[in-house]
Amino acid sequence: MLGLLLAERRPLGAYELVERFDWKRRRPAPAQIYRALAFFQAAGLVHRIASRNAYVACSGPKEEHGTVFLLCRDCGTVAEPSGETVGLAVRDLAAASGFEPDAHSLEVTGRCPECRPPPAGEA
Amino acid sequence: MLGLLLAERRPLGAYELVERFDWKRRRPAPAQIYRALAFFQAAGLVHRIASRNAYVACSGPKEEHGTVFLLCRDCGTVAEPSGETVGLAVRDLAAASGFEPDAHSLEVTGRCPECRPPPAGEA
DNA sequence: GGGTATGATGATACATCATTTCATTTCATG
DNA sequence: CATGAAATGAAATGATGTATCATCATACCC
Repeated sequence: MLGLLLAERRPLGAYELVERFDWKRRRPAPAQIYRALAFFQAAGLVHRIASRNAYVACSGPKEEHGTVFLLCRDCGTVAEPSGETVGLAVRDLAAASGFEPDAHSLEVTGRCPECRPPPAGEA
Repeated sequence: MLGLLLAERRPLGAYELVERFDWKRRRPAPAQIYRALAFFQAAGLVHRIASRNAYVACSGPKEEHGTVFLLCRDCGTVAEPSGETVGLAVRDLAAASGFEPDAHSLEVTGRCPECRPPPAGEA
């Protein structure tokens, strides 16, 4: 149900979801939304973007305990790349310091390909 | 001034800082704390732990645009390891997807060496 | 079928985190 | 000393997240 709303390519705040959920003049209370989000997060279908207090649909529901997001500062879209490099880096770090990781979250801010300098002449 | 309070090894919420700052019966308003935090963050002396809405003193104020934290789920302490691996992984990811990064933040949750299973026989 | 325990759902209020706004102070300068 | 820019203090408000409790449905037992 919410999964549909989350097909937005950009993270939505919980209260934005409340507003968009205007079921026939009947809007849900925040708690409903948070319950739904918790459910989807548990199922690995939705992730929270901590730096923005917002939520996105997961692109490919894997059995991973780590997430990586590329957040565009201009258009606000979020991408979820798939490489393993970060997972490996985390394992290395952890091993080096004796830390036992169980989940990780990497948030990279910058500009997405769409928003990089216009296709005019630059080197 | 706040830097002293932040020598806590564990992230503190802004309102925790408000309370600890009980200067001779005179507690600062939240905005004061946030102003100070903003200042220290700009100076790279304090980082925000987004997943906890809390703040820590930076261990080694470098000129970096990336942070890595190891957050212990048991004792709540936070460590800030120094490797470059993560920075490299970010650059790779970014290059692969055409994204132009300007900052990143990695938060790893798990158990710190202190909190791992007691030193009894394991393997 | 009727009663009752259990868990989902809905709604209100509240707790927590952060910022806006505006008054007040400070202090350099004319 | 008057004046205005910038830092500081205080209050209110906004934004985000949770606890609590009522309601309702369903499953189970009698």
